[in-house]
Amino acid sequence: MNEDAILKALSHPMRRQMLVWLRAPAQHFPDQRLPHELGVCAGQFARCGLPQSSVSSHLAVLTAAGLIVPEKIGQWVFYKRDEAVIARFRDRMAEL
Amino acid sequence: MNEDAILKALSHPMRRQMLVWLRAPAQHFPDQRLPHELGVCAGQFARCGLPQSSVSSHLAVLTAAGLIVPEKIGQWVFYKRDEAVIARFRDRMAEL
DNA sequence: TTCATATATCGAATATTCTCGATATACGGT
DNA sequence: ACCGTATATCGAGAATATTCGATATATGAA
Repeated sequence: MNEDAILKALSHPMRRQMLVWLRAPAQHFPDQRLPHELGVCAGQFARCGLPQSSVSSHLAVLTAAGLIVPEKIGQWVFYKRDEAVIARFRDRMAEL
Repeated sequence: MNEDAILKALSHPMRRQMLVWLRAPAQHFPDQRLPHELGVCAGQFARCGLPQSSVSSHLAVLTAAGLIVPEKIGQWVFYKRDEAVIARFRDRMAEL
């Protein structure tokens, strides 16, 4: 668990928004055809209005911090929160 | 409580270090003459090795985020954690 | 293989943050 | 008033982050 990478990832509002959206995929990504149990398809984040390359970059930062986990399925990449990492980070914040 | 300012403030390792030091002033600043109940004198942070202007700048960022509170006493400025703000921030992190 | 779609990476411009010396301001003591 | 100490602010350079168009890579379908 890289505390520094996590806090830097969280220091951008859009990345926090993405994490919050991923808490309730069915609620925030009703357009997604494939089951939300797989995670949220990268393309779904187009809803935030940023160009595709920016979305991909933000997802990469969240992934590098370990906050989300990508899973490649066919031509898509599905992202899920890593609740274990997030929980450990919260515990660490208690020491601040 | 400005979540954005807080996370940006916490995204720098030295500022997190300072916050942790402020949790136990007597333990981390044994050199301070005046009572630790007043808080920690700005000059005490020279122990981190950064030049005075950098220390002052970091303290200003933490203050602007509301994480610490300055109190001017004579020619000195004493800093204390604002535990209420920090607690509210932790609660907010639970929603991430 | 060729085409269309999904995602990642590159590269350059811009913006933000960090650092640190120099200087300014504020206060107390003499 | 002057001097010394404590802290803040300024300003410029360096480092890092963000943005976004263009391009590359990967996959599936025809």
